Amino acid sequence: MYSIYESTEKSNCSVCKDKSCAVSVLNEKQLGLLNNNSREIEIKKGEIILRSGILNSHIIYLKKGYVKEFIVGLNKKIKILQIIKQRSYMGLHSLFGDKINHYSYTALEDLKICYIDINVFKKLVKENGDFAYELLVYVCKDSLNNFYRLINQSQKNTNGRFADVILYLSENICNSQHFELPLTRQELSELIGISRENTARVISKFK
Amino acid sequence: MYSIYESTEKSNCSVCKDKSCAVSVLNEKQLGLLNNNSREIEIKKGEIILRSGILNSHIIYLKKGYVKEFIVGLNKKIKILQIIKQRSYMGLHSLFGDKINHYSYTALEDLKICYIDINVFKKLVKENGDFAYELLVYVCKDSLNNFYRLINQSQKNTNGRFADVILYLSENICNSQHFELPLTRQELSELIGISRENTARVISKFK
DNA sequence: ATCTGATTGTGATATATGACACATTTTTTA
DNA sequence: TAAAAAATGTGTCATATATCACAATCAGAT
Repeated sequence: MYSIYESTEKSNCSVCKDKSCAVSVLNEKQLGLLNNNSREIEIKKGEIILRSGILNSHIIYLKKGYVKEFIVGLNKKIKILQIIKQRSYMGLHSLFGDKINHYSYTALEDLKICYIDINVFKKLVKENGDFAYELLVYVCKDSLNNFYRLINQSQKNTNGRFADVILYLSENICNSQHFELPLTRQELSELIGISRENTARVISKFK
Repeated sequence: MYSIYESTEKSNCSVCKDKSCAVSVLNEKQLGLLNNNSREIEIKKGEIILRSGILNSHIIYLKKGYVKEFIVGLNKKIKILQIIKQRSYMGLHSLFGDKINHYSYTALEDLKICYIDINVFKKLVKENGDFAYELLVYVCKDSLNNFYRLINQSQKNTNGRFADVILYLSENICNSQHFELPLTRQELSELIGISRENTARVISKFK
């Protein structure tokens, strides 16, 4: 009767090498609570992890891989807000800021993620100020970074925006000058905020 | 020898009618600590309250009045991120997300504000999880709202953006269908993200 | 009250960029 | 391997909007 659970590789938060900064400040008892209320899952490239508009039920921690955070705007036009890399949370802003989730998340490659029950997460915030502090740091950094990029986009032309995104991917996401991200030209244009055709033109110009 | 302190009207956080949601969950001892490390000040219309780029030393709580949050971008082009109304914090994102302050704040009218020492603020976060939780809610709501507006702006044309901003001011800031904000056309255009001339054109068209 | 400077409105113009159409290349499927 | 589908590149064109120039209006100071 335990076969279902045994078939899933049960992770252990206490010994996890990929803990977030916030989870690192939890004590053993709190880690145990987290462990009993989270589950590690593997996701295939292209799968939607979390959809905007649904009620918040779980917070998702990205243990390994790249994810795109996006919204579907007017005329079903997609705007990619950011590329999320390993050791990041998905849906934190929505968890604390609203009842429903605001952004959608899709796997850019095969992933390892952890689903965490939101009530346990909130309980930990309220009983451990250091944990809450680290989360505050996390969401504020996330906000500042994304705002910075969005505002830059609103003030630059095609070339500048393209260059900014390349720099962003190189320095903030891949941490390498030579990188390869599983992004189509279409997705790149949705991240830059220009048309697909113009993305192609800028690329051929830069080469 | 107490004349300096006596000359300033010393506020009392415990009995303050304009407490933030976060401060409302502090206990008497914590309110006392806050009280001893904050100071209420009056600001005249047009004054700069806080400048981007400087080291964070105080968090500022807006007790009364309207403030514009902005950054000076490329070619000294100003982008107004949002209009801040009473019972809001200034610089929270920067406090937790970085060492330096990211946005500038100017009084749109005569204000009452409270300067709060950042170390005391951080201490309260760490020792009171409920306080931290309320701050998380605050910064996340702020992020979601501002992102929503910025992304909308990036996907709409002049008319739509103008209409959005009018709605935003009416519903979110003034909470009234007939409102008058001390915003110049120039500032309105910096909030909408279009040129001053086009703002004038849209206004005459709508009338 | 009058002058001066700031703010605002309006017309003409240049241009960056989206949109369309279609060619080419790459990837997936059978 | 061939065929189909998806992704990408390129040329042309329409248009929304920034910019400039200047007129008109408003506000503050003397």
